[in-house]
Amino acid sequence: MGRPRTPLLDRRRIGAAALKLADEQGALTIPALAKALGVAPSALYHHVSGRAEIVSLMREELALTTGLDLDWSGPWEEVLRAWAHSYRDAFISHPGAVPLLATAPLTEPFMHAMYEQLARVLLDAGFADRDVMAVITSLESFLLGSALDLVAPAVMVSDVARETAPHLSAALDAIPADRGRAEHGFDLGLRALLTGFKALRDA
Amino acid sequence: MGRPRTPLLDRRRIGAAALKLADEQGALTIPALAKALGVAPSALYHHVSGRAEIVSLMREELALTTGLDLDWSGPWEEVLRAWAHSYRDAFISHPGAVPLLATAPLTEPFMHAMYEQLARVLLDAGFADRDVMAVITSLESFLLGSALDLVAPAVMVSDVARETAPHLSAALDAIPADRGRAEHGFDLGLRALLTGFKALRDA
DNA sequence: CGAAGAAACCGAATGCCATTCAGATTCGGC
DNA sequence: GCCGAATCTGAATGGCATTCGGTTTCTTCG
Repeated sequence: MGRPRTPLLDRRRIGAAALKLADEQGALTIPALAKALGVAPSALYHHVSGRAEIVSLMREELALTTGLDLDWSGPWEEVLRAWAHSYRDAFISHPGAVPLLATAPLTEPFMHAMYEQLARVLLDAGFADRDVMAVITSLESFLLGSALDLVAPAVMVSDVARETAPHLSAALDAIPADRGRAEHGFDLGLRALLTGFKALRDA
Repeated sequence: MGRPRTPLLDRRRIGAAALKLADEQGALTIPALAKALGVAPSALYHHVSGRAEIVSLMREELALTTGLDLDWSGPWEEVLRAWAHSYRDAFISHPGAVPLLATAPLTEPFMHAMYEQLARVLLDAGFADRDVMAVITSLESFLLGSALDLVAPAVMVSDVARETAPHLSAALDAIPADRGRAEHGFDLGLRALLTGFKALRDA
């Protein structure tokens, strides 16, 4: 015991381990995280102020390890579409962590660079100043909600009383049972949003 | 002690008290809920299986006490708009409970009647069978995400370095500081979605 | 070179929370 | 009128986040 010759922890390793743990276990506890890092729970508090800050580190880690390769040039629809997909891919890569990440949203400073790029693209594309944040916010809301939907148990045909809900049953019968459902909903919603944004700008 | 002459608890009262508590305190604990109900914590377990079921009861209570007066006739855009607003109003009425309600989504059976109405309206409006669930799901994702955005701390102009984020600063300057921001984003996003759905149907 | 203080860890302790269980009392059916 | 089921209390149990004192090692500065 005592101070180790070489440090066992730093904020980056804590964030990465927390993300991995939440992803695999679907939950994040300090004892489990400490164990995964080969360390006593109390050691973590020399690097972070508490659990909330660990979640923030997870979000940072997620931002650092995904979507670094976005191309911010090109037509605004393509930029927004690419951003949305990379955003969503990041959540898909860590489904167990989604409930944790989604509930205390993305106001960390390191998100500002991303918002700046989006704002620039939209302003260049001719959107009114007062609409830019609304476009970004509503798109982000859709992304956040889609991420939650991703990890939610789907409405199952078998759960629905066919005679009391004939239209719902028909709609459910018409889509693939398990996989592409969320995918289709996401693509369709994203396309609809972008189409609507365009109409808004031209009005 | 012993069995009371008249029952102190039932599932309805538990759900209502839990919703009120989470709303006021921003958190839900069994001891606090029991205290609000004038009862020992262990008494709750004779009516519900655990904390998760209490959250489910909260959702049910929310569904029962709001949005009963929806008019499912009329043009599909109006129906969807009215549904979206009532859905969102319900969340606005209970901001403290949003994180709790949003993370374990809405697959309870009592939601089926609502989905059935939506499915009927969309099918009648000429949407393809295979698109109906996608429309409902993506709209609901947007609603869920907007609810979370509602209770999230907003990006503040003051937090943004103006020289490194000029476009973002301009966009933030162009909207009201605190209040109508989420409102504007919601209205704009909803309009965009509906416009996009219409374009999709006609294609 | 040496000492003081800061940094990094461990182990024990605290207080809160969700959940369970045995015990007491009352209700409802037969 | 009796017996089982229902309803509540109070006392556990085990887990979690967090704090604190103690120990060792690193670093800085005289």
